[in-house]
Amino acid sequence: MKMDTPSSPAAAAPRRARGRPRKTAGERDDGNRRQELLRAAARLFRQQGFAATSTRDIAAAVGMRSGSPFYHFENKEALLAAVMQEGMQSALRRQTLAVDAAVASATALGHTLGARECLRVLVRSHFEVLLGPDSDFIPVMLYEWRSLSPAQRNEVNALRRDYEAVWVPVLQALHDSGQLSGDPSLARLMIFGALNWSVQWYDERRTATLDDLTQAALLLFLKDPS
Amino acid sequence: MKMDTPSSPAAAAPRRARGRPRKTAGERDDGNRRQELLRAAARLFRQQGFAATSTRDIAAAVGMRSGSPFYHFENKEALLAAVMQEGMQSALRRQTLAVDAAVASATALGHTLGARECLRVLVRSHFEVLLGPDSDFIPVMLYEWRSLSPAQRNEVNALRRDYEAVWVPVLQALHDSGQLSGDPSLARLMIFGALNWSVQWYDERRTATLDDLTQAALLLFLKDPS
DNA sequence: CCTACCGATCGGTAGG
DNA sequence: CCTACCGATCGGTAGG
Repeated sequence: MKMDTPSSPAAAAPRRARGRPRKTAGERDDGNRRQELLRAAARLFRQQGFAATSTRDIAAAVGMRSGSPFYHFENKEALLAAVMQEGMQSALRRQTLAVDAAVASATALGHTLGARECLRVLVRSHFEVLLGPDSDFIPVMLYEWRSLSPAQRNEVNALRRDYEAVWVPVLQALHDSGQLSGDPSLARLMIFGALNWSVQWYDERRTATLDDLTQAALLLFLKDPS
Repeated sequence: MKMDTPSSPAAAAPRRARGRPRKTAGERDDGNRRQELLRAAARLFRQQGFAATSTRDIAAAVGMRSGSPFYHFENKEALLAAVMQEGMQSALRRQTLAVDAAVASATALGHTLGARECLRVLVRSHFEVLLGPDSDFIPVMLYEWRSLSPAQRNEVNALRRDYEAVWVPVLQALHDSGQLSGDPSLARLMIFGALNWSVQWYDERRTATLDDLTQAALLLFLKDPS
């Protein structure tokens, strides 16, 4: 938010470490700094919004000078796009892992995974993605996508379609068995809305856990209360 | 997005009307310009976001010069706050009118308004506020409140509480009669999420009408499909 | 409400 | 990745 040039322009003081400590010469940096930038950017973009966050803010957050982020990213927009893509890939990975684990667990018990149980896993995993640790990336994607160029938007949207596609057959099955009413496609949009909106009000210090939220969501959407 | 000073600085050309036509001397302007500014600001804030919209953009949209919005509003933040307050007051008025009309209509037919029917009216009215004509103000409030100062946020939140308070007894009654499962307070948050999210995906040219959305929402949230 | 302007900040770059 | 810098833009103001 302030200062660009160092306070003493001319040579002086034996140059103390700025920001975080330097790596020793041995360890290569293979992209850790890039990751640090992404995490800092995600946090700041979420807190203040993309347009209200300067690249200087992000640089300062990881102990860099104002021009250095542009060594890692072509421009500010590319940084935003990277945050979103990183976030979506991670969310997709997490969702796949959760479903696979649930399927494996059901199989081990000698039955198949019911649609209802599968929805629970998807909802729970989605809340984790939205509200769990490292959960700045997806909220940024949800609320800042209009700041992307059309080309970047298409790339992110492809990942998003993959993520949402997993839900479709589950909701269809629930509809077919009478546990979900109405057009499944509209239902999907509203369900995502109900879940995604939680980033606006959820407070960790609150009493409700992610399991509580999951339970509340299933009670709200599904028909026979079991 | 460009130009500040006029193209010909020195005196020239007999000063044609810039932007919209001037009012004739007779009609006082009693605040129409202020209203125009609010509407233009709401539209631009919604399309581009608060931080990405310059006061020059807003001025240009109503045919003013760059400094003139500050004759009507103390600063850019105050303009945002006014958009939100105007929007909330209008939404609250519309909601009250809708409920009152429904109550009157039921009374005229000799019965009282059921909780289910009341929820339908509230949902329908909310969709109108979010997606109907002049629906830029509330989306701006929903998605830009972090740009407000704490004091302004409090004022807007008071109106918001009034708006949401109407829903509480209705949801409680539906819960008591078994048509809504789970903690009504969590249900309310998720229902608002499902509805508010529609500003992200609803497309007027689409087939679904606001009545379709209302129907889908009730089918999704309420238990016995009637 | 316009004219004319200011200081601050911002995204980004050349050169090392 | 830092130094040193640039052009553009932005919110806001004095004076009429």
